[in-house]
Amino acid sequence: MSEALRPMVKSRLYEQVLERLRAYVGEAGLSAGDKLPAERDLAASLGVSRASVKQAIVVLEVQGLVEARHGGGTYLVRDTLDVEPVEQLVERRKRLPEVLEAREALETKLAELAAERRTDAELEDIRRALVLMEAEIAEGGFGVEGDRRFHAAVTAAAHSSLLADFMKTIAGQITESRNESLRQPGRPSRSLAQHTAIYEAIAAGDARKAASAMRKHVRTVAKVRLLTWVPED
Amino acid sequence: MSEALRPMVKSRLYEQVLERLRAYVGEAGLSAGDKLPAERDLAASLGVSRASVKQAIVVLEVQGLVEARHGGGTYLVRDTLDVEPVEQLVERRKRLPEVLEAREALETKLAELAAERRTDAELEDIRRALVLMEAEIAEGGFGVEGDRRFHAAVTAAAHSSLLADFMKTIAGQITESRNESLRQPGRPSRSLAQHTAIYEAIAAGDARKAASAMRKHVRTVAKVRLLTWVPED
DNA sequence: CCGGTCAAGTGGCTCAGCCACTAGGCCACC
DNA sequence: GGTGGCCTAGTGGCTGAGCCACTTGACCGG
Repeated sequence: MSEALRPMVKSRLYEQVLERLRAYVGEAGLSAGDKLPAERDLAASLGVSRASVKQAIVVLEVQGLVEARHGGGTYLVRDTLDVEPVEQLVERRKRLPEVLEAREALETKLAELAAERRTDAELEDIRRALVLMEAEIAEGGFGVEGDRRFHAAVTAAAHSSLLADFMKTIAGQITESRNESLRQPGRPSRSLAQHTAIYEAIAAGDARKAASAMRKHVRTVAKVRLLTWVPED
Repeated sequence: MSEALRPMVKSRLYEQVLERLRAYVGEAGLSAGDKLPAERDLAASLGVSRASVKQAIVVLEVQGLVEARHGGGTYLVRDTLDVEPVEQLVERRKRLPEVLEAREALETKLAELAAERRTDAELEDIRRALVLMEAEIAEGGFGVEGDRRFHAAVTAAAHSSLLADFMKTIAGQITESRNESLRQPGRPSRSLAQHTAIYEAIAAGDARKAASAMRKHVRTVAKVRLLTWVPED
């Protein structure tokens, strides 16, 4: 079998940049939230044009591994730039019921505490998250970012660092369920309504109402995700 | 809740281009294998720079929806530019065992027929696929393209349009299993060895040996894949 | 302490252009 | 006849320079 004239395998430049970036994040020990070097610096270091670096970053962006803030730098979303293999994804889905049970327990209590302890500033944060979610949906989005901030704000308003820590350990998996759940047809707007109910209960300082509204919300998400086909509402 | 000063939601230009491209493919009724307009033309039509069009195309490229040939144009891989939702992906995995059974039945027979009927030119095609796969692996890749071409070449060499049609209907799902299977550690090189055995049997015109080598190969793939999949329900 | 201004840093996007590769047509030579 | 060389147009790959928009933080005056 002649080796010399074997078919060529070409590769795009941005793919090589991608490889280098992954390696860099690993070697430099970067983790979620850390800032990547500026595009111009990366281009200079790698000896390629900024356009090629840009293409690589766009890829990472659509894969949800990186977040580019206009004028503010590019930041890591996770601790690595590796895409999750389907095997792990499926594995994680099997653990999802547990995560959602835990989420229900935690967030219900968090909503209750938030209703009792929130300051006006924290209430405003929650409201702003709600408004953002509304804006996202109005523009045809899914309201993912607004959803995320809403729950983060409620967690902050509960003033329980221990519960907050627990939430942090399942945050990644909640993110996944959020992304997928909100893509269900009609989900975003109904989700927005549930969030509004939670907000109003917290604003009114009604702890019981806040807890039950949050429980209903989390259970809805769980139902949708598990494809158990129990119609909502 | 004041509507006017709600938080802004920004969007990247390439995302809008992406949207337009998806819409265009739908409206123009393009299907797999069709050629997209040239980047320059797209940029001019959409009124954006070529760099932005490029970023959108890169996204489609990494999502496997499009194939850009240097100097030769950009072509659709599927009939649509929509990415497959996770729900569908999981659903499809449930059907995978059946697909692999069908694949075993079909490909075993195809290998047998290929050993008996292949012309020298077709044998050469098979060999070239093997060499490509080897090259890909040597360069650190998974040999996905070589694998694909190998099976396509064997199918062609069998001279059975009916079996070929059957293969076509499960081609998409086989592609998925190939991509995932070949990412297992050590899989590419072992897969290459199995392919080589199949090739040699076909070259020698040994139908029984070709069939059994192919059966062994397909079963290996099935095992790898099924190990990671425990049905949830 | 508050608010405003300013400059540096950085991502978003464009423009113009060169290079490399593909595909198809043409033609001379065997 | 067809094989190989050659040319040309079309197209993707990549670069470099540059402008704009946004973020951030420092500084300053009230």
